[in-house]
Amino acid sequence: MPEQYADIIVDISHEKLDRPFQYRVPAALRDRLEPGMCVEVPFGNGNRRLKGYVLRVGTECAFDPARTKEILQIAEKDADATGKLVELAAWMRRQYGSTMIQALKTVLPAKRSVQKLSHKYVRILMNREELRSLLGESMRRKQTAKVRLLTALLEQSSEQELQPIPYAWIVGKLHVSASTVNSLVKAGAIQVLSTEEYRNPVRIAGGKAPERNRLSEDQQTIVDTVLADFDRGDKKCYLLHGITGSGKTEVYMALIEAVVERGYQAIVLIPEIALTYQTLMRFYGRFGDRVSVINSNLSAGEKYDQCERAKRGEIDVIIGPRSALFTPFARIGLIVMDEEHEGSYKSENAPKYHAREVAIRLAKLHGASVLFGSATPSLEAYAKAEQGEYQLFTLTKRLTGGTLPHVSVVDLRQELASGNRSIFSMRLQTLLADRLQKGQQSMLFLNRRGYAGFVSCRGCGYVMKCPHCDVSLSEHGNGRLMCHYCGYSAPKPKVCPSCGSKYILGFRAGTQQIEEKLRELFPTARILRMDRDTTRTKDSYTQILSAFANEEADVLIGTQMIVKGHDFPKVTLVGVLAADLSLSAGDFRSGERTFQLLTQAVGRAGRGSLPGEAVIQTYQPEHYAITYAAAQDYEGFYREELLYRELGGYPPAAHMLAVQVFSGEEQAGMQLAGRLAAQIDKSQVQVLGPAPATIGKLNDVYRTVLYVKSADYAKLIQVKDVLEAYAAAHAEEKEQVQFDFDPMNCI
DNA sequence: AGCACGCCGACT
DNA sequence: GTCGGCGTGCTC
Repeated sequence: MPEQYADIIVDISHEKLDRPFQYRVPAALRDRLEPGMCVEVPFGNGNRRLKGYVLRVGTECAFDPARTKEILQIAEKDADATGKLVELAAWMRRQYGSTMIQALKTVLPAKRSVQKLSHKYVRILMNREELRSLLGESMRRKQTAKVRLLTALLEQSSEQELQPIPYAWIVGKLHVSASTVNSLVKAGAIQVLSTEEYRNPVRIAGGKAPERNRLSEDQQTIVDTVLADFDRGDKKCYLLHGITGSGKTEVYMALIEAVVERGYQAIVLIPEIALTYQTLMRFYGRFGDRVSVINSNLSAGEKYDQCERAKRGEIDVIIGPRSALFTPFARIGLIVMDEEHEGSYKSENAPKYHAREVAIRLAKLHGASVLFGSATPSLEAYAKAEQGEYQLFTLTKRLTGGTLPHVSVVDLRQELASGNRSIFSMRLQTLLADRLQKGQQSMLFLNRRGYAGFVSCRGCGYVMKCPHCDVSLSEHGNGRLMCHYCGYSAPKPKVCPSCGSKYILGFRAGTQQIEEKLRELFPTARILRMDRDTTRTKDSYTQILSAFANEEADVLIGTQMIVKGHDFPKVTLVGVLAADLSLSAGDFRSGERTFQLLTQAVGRAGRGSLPGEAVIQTYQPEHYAITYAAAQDYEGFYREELLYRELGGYPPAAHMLAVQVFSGEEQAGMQLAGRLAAQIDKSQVQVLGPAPATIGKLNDVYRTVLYVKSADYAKLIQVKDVLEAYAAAHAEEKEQVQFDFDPMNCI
């Protein structure tokens, strides 16, 4: 029987040791060791006993086998935050497919060595006299390193205020090693300590009284129910389905406050884009400096600070995107996930986890409750609520008492037939003119997501679709149309198969063009545009939004960015210029995304006292995503969409696993994908492909994809395990295999 | 991070 | 010689 070896990470906290070490697996532990397990190993010359985590178990040994040591025993994972996070990482590795290192790197806070050292400071304990005598002695003994350090210390202490000296400065600039510093510590001259002060990413506009709106009866019922469960020790998952403006945030805050009062911590997840200054200030107003934020604008050092503060128990509430789940809290009581349906909760890098599932897992580890909230819940979440896995709450009234806007759907085919070739329908033009005349604001929303490649008929709006997959085909340079699910390919038709028109084109329109056309139509209107071009600089995003909020413009034109978060009470008209664009994105979630975007866009109108109105322009006015969005009927949409998912075997009716192969060579990648497909037991699951991914080549890396479907998630995990092992043994150096369970967009 | 090793000047 | 400070490099 061959010897077994395990890759073990001993101390993640130190950069020098942040790499695997190989140990022999003793006979007693043979085949019992799993990645993520905690073990005790002898380390270093003195063979000190250290705790380490198993990354991988195998039979080969890259290190000199004669010099490997043996694992001592399996150890208990620490019950602290780090121990739980490692356990979470092990679960994520298995659930989503990745190496243990990748999983640990996602879960454990990045320890930036430079930043870390700057937290350690040296304080002088002796007065100048004592220091000088010590310096004299060192000079006599020609202890040059000590002389350098003591001279610097004397200089420091001569200054007015006694500033602590950064440890990094001593080691770096002064060329004094740790052993020298330690000897001075032993002599009682100095003390090494870490700062208590941390960078706070947002300054609190001090002394504001905590704002606390009275909860409505509906809100209070939800809070009471959740708290009653919590106090009974019944930690559950809840889904709060509340229409736009129904006061979900108030519910979150009341619950967080109650949980914090009971001595627990809370995590609030928000989609990155929705983290507005307004939302933040509401949390600061309520929780003061016991709340902290993580977002992508924070430097590595600031992120590290937040983790340290969390570990020390200095904060109770953290707000941030999906990675905020990994805040090292010791006692999590509640995890809130706002805008639960948002795609940004799914990670793009291995392990490609969904924060919704990880939140539930983490809550289990801590014994915490989970609250999902959305105006348009994902099908996954709503289905779970229907099955009773989550408890469902609904909020159907707007807090302001305002009503939902009146929505009209405009058929762009008819507009074209009646001679209107403009981007704006007659109805939208009339309403825009009316709002401009009344001095009210309007928003124009261009749904651009996934427009690339989708091919439709200008005459009738017919979209070219795959005969096998019911997803739209996309155009390739060679004049062929292709399905990225199954690999079906056909030449681009000369005439529309539906109406015979010759105008078959990819749809293209940018926000810039819309702005130009609007200026032609309404030369006096004050127009703001928000898209990737106008939001290049760091705070141009906020600038544009606040300019619009201050009524410095009449119309705001934008992409998805403008439909999230912000409240503009003076907006009474919302126009969606081409609702179809996201419908034809070419994957099974396009209907859902369209419904969500339209519902949110429409919900922007009439949030103040004035009633709102919305216009949806489309080539497919009869499409259920559009009709249900216009009717603001979530339930109706859910029922119909679920039917399609059941028919196609898509989540949540079934589960699917995308196996992505990355390779430097097109042929090699396709061949590996083929061999992977051959490994799968097709009596257990359904296999589609392999086919080139939507983006078939990126940075000179070819991407091939394989879809595996099954109603049973566990079967997909089995497939993943088989393929993972196969890839580890057979894939070439430059080839990479990644797994994506229940993918958000099929790339 | 901790620890040993080896270099080098100082001193019984 | 040998003692002790000090930098360097390794840890499976």
